[in-house]
Amino acid sequence: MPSPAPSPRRAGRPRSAEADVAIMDATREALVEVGWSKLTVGHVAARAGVAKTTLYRRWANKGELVVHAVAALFDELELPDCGSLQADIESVILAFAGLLQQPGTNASLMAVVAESTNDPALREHIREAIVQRQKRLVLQGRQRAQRRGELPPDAADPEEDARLVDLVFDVIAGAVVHRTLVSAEPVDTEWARRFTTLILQGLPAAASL
Amino acid sequence: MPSPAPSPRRAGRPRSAEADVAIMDATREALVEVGWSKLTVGHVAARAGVAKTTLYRRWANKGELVVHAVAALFDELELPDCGSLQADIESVILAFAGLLQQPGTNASLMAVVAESTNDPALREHIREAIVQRQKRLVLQGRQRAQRRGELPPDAADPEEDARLVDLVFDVIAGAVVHRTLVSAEPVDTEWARRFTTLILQGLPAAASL
DNA sequence: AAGTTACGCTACGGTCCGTATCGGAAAACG
DNA sequence: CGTTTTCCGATACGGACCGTAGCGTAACTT
Repeated sequence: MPSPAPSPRRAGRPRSAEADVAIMDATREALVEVGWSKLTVGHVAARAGVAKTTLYRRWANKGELVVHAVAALFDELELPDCGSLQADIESVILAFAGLLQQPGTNASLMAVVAESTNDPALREHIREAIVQRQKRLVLQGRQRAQRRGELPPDAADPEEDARLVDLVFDVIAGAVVHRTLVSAEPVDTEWARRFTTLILQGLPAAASL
Repeated sequence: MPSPAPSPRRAGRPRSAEADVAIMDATREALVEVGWSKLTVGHVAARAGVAKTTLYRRWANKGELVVHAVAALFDELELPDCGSLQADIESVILAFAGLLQQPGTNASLMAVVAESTNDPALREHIREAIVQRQKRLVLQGRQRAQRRGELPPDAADPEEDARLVDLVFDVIAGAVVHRTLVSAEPVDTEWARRFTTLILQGLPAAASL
């Protein structure tokens, strides 16, 4: 996903692939160092060793640039089979939190989401590039749990089914993000364990832990 | 909470209370109309019928200004006694979601949070003005549920207790925010019911709903 | 070789931020 | 009442940044 490719094969000088990666790297580095609000396109271009105009040929504005740079980070998430649904969930919670706790990621994600609240196109882009892609983790974990008999099989109505998956995704991702970015408290193993218990057995069980 | 008051009682002309409310109102109106990223301090001042310098005497920058304007919105949240813990939670979920779905609120909240990720002072301010204040809702609902026998009494260890309250707060607030702002799906009564079931009885119960 | 496209560079208009400065107005103080 | 202190509106300003335009040059296609 380098940039809005002009066309598979056209005449003339092609876009520099080196410039693509240099810009992405520079964007991520700059996000870590100065954060979104103080990140300037000129600064990124200079750090990438590239003219500002080269950058604007690829992305229309600061927002687009950062979305592309951030989205790729989330594809690293994996869901190893830990043997039980409880362990699987705890593991993905910690992995996700680890990603968010990297200094640049959280700022970028929030900034991009904030930007999207008044930009429908950007919002749709986020949905495709981040949200929709990461639901694979929920589906995968659920499939395993069903094989183990920890969860009932899929409901007859596929829409009903999708609603449940969406709910679980929003609950897990939302709680981790909220704790990390809003409450600004760490996501440690104890929190993950308690949260997972809440999800699987409900509040009373989590209360008497 | 008008502005960083200079001091309880000092000599000289006091700050204009009218200017305070005019600025806050103008800020909220502007947020609804143009969103965070296109909101300018000059515009707000003009709309409030106030000099830009008057505004800068109260708030150091755009971020501070918006935080104060947004924080007040969350104080409207109440927790009516609906007779059961399930009903209480559903009601607060819907109320919170209703707040977030107002056009300006979501953009503002996200923007402010994004800003805070690289500004410790602002982050602390958010913690005090929004996060900490709204935990009263969790405490209140819990107290009622304990009286009804729906939840066990407070744990012996008060820190243990606080961790549970924090968890519940992050889960509820986080899921609602995530669904509204990231997934961009509506929070309707059915979602609230299912989510509440998940919280109270765990995932298997919510799956077979 | 001709044509097309990307590149770096430089320059620019425009917008906004946040500060400084000023005369005047409003309240507290003696 | 006058003095002092502080706030107010107005205006001007330096500085930063955005996003675009124009140019000569480099790279690639046909």
